[in-house]
Amino acid sequence: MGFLDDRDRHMSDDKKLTTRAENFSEWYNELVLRSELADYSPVRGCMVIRPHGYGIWERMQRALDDMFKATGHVNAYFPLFIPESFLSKEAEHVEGFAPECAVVTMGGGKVLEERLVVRPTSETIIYSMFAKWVQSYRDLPLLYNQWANVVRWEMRTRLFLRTMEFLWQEGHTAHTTHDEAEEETRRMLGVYREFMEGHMAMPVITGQKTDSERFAGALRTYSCEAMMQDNRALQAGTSHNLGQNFAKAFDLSFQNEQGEQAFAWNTSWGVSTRMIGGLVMTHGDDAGLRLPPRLTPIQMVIVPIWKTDDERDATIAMAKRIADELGNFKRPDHERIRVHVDDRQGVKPGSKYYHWETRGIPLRLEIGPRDLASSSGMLVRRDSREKRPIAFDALRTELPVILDQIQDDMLAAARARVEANSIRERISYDRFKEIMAGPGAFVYAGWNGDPAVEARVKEETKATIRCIPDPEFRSPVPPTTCMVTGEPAKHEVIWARAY
RNA sequence: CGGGGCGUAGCGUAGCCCGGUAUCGCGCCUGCUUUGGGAGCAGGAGGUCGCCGGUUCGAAUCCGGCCGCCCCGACCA
Repeated sequence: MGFLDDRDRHMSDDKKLTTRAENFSEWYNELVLRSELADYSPVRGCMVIRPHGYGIWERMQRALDDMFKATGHVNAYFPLFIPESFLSKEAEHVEGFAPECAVVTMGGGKVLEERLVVRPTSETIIYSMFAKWVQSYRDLPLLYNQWANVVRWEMRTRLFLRTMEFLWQEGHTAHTTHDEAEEETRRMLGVYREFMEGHMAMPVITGQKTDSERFAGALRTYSCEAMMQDNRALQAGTSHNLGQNFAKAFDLSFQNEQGEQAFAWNTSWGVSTRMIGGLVMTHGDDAGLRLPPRLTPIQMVIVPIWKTDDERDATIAMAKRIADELGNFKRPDHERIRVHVDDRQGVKPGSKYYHWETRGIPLRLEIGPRDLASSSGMLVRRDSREKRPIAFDALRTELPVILDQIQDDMLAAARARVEANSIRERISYDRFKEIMAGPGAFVYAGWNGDPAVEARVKEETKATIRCIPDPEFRSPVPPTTCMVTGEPAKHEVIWARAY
């Protein structure tokens, strides 16, 4: 393998990351391990999320949970185990999920009378409970969310992107009408987009999935699709209008204003720790991770520099004073900044720089004896590498501005990359094949609506229709013909190879 | 599950073809000197060579079987 031959040069120098250009997938794996986001576990296909990675997840949870609450949702928790019979109650659902379910057959040393499925998703058990709690239209809507782990028996796994167990949130709602459920489905898709762009600085395209990519048991599935730096698509979040399929399967019905019995309309929507993989592949560079200020567990690291013992004591003391002041949660009069002081002794400053750059910390403040004398430090941005002096007095007011600027710049840079690797002009199917075999892209093209065409393209190029994009993402001049068959186009769609 | 690759110290590896009790780098520990971009010197700890069996006076090395992991496919948030 060429890439490995190339790596041989670095065999004794494990300080260098494999570059993205050399081998993107190797770069990703190394980066996740080296930046201490996660590690492989003793169980095949499962991962350990380490504190740095879990810290990002906690910040994701906090932001999303606030958004869910702000849109009227409440949290609850449903069991990990689901009676096997529940899965079978919705035909399409069981067909979609049964092959990837882990099933408990024994408990307390005895064979179970009814086997228990470890949830791959919780529609069945949640709607069975909703059915108990809903009698009247006055009981609706139910707007629930749960933070949980789920298990899917995957053939091939990758850290964060596809593991057998993963952490996620799943929203489950019940409504009186189709339109209200549809509105909820779209609203939550919008919440996801807002989170991904606003917090992750990861631009996404929203749109509807084709039937072949629709959630098993849903009427319609919508998704947020992000483009990674290898030009492949990552489905970062989904929102489903489930129609009445589960309501009928679990007898989730109510009496409406007219006194008639009616089935409820459900939605479900979820995002997972997979987003952390998306974060890595959106912003990481050959030096390591780059984390957006809103999600990074540490926003600024202070590296004290000294020669003598006196200087060591003085710079560390100053560093800690600054960290305390900026990070003090008892001071509501200013925005709290998450600061870490790297006062490790016996580790040289340069080594500390690499350490924190690998881990993606957005800002570094260097404080040495010269800086102490001038009451200022050197501030370095991880995203742009820009370096400039800053007065200690100015930190409190300037840092929030700089952090916001970094957040904005990261989104803008990612947007520019996505646009640069999107193809909106009409291309031939032959050209399309070349692109998918080569650099890859998001290709906007006409599609005749035939699933057979979709299957054929997947077979021939491994590319799939990521979505039928929402209006704001469509091309100014819509395609009129199908890229593959030349027949009249039914939709403009986005083709790409996906994770 | 199909194809490819790999299992030797915490990590990365040499040795294997051609059998004689394991090499080097990183990391770790101790001491001294160091600290504005990955520190230096000295000393030290750490090994069922993936597992089981076979051949042999002797196996990391040869033979058979098994297990695990990674990569590429099929499947998928």
